[in-house]
Amino acid sequence: MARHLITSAIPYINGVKHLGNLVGSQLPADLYARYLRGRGHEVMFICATDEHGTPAELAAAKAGQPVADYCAEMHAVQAELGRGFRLSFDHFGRSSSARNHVLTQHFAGRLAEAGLIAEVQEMQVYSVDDGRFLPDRYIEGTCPNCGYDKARGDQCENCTKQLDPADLIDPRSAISGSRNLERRATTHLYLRQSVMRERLDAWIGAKTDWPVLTTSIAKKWLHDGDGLQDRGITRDLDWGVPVRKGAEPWPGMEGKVFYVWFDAPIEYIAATAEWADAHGLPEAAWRRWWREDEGAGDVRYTQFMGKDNVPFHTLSFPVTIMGSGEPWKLVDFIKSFNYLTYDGGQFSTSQGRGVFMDHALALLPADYWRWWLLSHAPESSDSEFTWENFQASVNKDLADVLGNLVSRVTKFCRSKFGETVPEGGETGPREAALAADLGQRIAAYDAAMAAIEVRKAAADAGRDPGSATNTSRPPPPGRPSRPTPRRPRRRRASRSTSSASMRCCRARSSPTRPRR
RNA sequence: GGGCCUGUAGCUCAACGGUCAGAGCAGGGCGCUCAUAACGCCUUGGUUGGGGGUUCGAAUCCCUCCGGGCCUACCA
Repeated sequence: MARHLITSAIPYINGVKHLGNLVGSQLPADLYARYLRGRGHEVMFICATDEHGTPAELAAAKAGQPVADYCAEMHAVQAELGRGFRLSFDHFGRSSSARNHVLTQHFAGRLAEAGLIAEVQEMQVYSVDDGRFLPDRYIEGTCPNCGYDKARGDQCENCTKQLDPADLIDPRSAISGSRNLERRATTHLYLRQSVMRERLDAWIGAKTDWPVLTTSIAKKWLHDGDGLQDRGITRDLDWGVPVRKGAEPWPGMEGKVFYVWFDAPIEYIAATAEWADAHGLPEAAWRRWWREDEGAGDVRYTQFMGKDNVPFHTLSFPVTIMGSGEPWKLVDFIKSFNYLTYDGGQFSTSQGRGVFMDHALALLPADYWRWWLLSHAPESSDSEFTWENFQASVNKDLADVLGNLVSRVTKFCRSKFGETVPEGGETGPREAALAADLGQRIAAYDAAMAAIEVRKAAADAGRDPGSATNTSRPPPPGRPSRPTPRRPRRRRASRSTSSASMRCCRARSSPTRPRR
C-alpha cells in the first residue's frame, strides 16, 4: 500500500487530439493509475488542458470567439472525450484556473528571490497590423538558401536550414500576410537554468532506471554546445498568467504574461488544488500530495509524456521546483513515448491527418482503441497505425480469443448446470497446472506493470487463457483416459477453474479495457 | 551540420555478451465441437540492413557505409 501521484502531459487546447497524443500520455497514465488502484494503492491521477500561448489565441480568433470562451468550450470537449475513452482522472483541470495563476506567480516570486530570474531586453519582430509580437515561426518569407517562398522564421521546411527571421527575404506575418513588420525592443524574464546545470546533471545522472528516451534527451540539452541555456519565461500576449512577483506587481513587466511552458507544468500542482476545491476539501488535502513537509514524503510521483515534452519536464520544471527553495515534490519517474505514425507519415492536427479522438469514438467503442493503442504503444521507437493492423488485432485478440472464451464458458455452463454457477469440485493435476500457469502469468504481468512496460503488460494481460481452454477440453485423442475428465464432478472443477481463469483474465485486462 | 533512437520471419515485436535467434498474427497440415466462418495441436519461413573488427563466443560491443525516425531551445 503506497501513495502514487500520476500526471499526464496536459493536452493543448486548440482542437481535438489525435490517437498519437492519446497513446503518448493520457492513455498509458490511465493504465498505470487503474492498475495501481486495482492493487489497493492510493492514487491521485491528474490531467488538464494547456490553454495559453499564441496558437490558442489564433484558434480563438479563427473561431470568431473571445479566447476565454473558446478555451472553456474546448476544455469541455476534451473532458467529454476523456470520459468517452474512460480516462480515470481524479481531476481534469485547466491551466487558466485561478489556482494556477496564484501558484505560477508564487513560483516566479520565489525564483526571483533566489536570484534565478534575469531581466533581458531584446529585439523582436512586431506585426503592426496584427497588433502582436510574432514568434519566429509565425513569420513567413523566402528562404535565402533554397528560394522556397513559404519558409518559416525559425527554419525552412523545404531545405531544413535553420534561419533567423532577419534572414528571410520579403518577410511577412504568417497570420495575416501583412508586410508591415518592425523590430521592437521588449523586456523578458529568463529562467537562469544554466546556474542549475550541475545539480540537474547529477540528478538526471542518478536516474539509471529511467527510459533511455527520457535521459538521452535531457543529457543532450545539458551538454550540447555551451550546455544548458537560460530560457525566456514571459511573452507579450494578452491571454495567460499575468507576470507578478508572488502577490506583488513586477515593475517593467506590465501587460506581459508567463510563457505557457512555465505555467503548464505548475498546473499539475494547481489541478490537484482544483480537485480539492471541487470536493470542498481543505488545503491540506492537496498539499499532502505535493509538499514533502506536509505529508508527501511517501508519495511516488510518475509523469507520462510524449518525447517532445521531455526537455520541459527534465529541466525547466525541475529548475522551477528545486529553485523555489521550498519542499515541493519532485518527479520520481518520467515515462516518455515516441510517436505513433499514420500510414507512413505523422499524425497532424493542423492538417487533419490521422484518426482523432472524436472520430474514433464515433466509429467503435473505446475499449477497441484502448486495446490496440496500449498493445502497440510506441515505447522503443515510433510505431505505425494502420487500419488493417487495427482490424486484425481487435478481431483476433478481443473477439476471437477473449470473446469466444467467455461465450463458450458461459454457454457450456448453462447447458450443463442451468442458471447457477456450480461450486468447485475436486481439483486434479490439470487444475493445479492451470493455477501454476496463471500464477506465472500474473507475476510476469505485475513485473511489466511495475516497470511501466506498456506493450509487455498488454501482451501479458491479453494472452489467453489458452490454458483455461485446455483445461476444459477433453483429453487429447492419442491418450484415451476417458472416464475421469468426463465425470460431472471433474467438470465442475474445470468449470470453476475456467471461470477463475476468466476472472483472472478480466482482472489483468481491466486497466487496459475497463469495460470488461 | 550536431545529437539521440531505430533496422531481427510476409506483418507487429521479443531476445539487454552465453544452450539449435523466439512469440503473436498471416500461410500450410491435422484435430476438436462445450465456443463466435470459433478453438486446439503440429508446421513452413530468418546470411539479425551491408561490410570490417574485438571476443572462446556477437542480433547484442567497436568502426564504417546504407535506410527510417525524432530533437536541435520563440509551436506547444
